[in-house]
Amino acid sequence: MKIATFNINGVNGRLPVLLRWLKEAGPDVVCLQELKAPQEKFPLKPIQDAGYEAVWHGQKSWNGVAILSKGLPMEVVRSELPGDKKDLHSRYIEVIVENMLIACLYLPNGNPAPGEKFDYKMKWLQRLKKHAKYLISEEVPVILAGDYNVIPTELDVYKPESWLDNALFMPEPRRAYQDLLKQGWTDAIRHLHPEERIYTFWDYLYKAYQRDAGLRLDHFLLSPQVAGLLSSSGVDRHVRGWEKASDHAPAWIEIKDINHQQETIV
DNA sequence: ATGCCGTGGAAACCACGA
Repeated sequence: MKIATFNINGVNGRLPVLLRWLKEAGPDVVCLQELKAPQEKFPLKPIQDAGYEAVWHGQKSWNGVAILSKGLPMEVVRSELPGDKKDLHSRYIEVIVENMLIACLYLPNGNPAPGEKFDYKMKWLQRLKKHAKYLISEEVPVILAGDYNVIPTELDVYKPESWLDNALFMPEPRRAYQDLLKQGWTDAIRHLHPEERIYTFWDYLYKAYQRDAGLRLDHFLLSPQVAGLLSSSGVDRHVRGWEKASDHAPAWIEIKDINHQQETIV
């Protein structure tokens, strides 16, 4: 089973890229962030024509998250992160699919820091930590996938020294991300590629993609009940080079069939 | 370090992103 996350940066403006990539990569489940579309303007029909069902939580102009599945039934558990009823940003949706809980999240960017936006990011991270702790206590297979807007370590950024005062790389959000891992989550891509420089984002500015001036911002955190089933992971970085590309590339993991795990011996 | 790129929406510019 192949599960992907892709910050699409405008699901309508980016529809040709999305459909091209879905056809090429054929993921079973896709978490999308930054739809930048209100609930009623999600392009359901072309996505269905491509063979996918979808659930989503839209928002006018900003944010917005969706989960697509290729034939697998999905049940929405919640479409907002618990902990702050006044938070109206559409940044979280969670489904049950194939006896797994899959969350699609779009963490606040937090710049400029310090400031209100940074405070919002840190509060969101605290809420995520609390909810993640609850999920892990359930001892079931959970995948938290999405755009975390956190560069975990120096290995995840082309030039660490120039990002020290940026909200993506400051000590507080990085510490919060480490706190999450300490709860028992596995950073799937880093786990399988402990030494490798892997990026999922390249800025539109300064020919960042051509220079490979990238960041790793899109992550899969796996609960112990699914971490053992992880078989491979990657980033479809060539998609970043397509015409009208998002500034993020799709990232993906493959997990062994949860219902036949005893048969998969490597 | 950011004038720079790109999206969506309102208005022919602005907010926002990372």
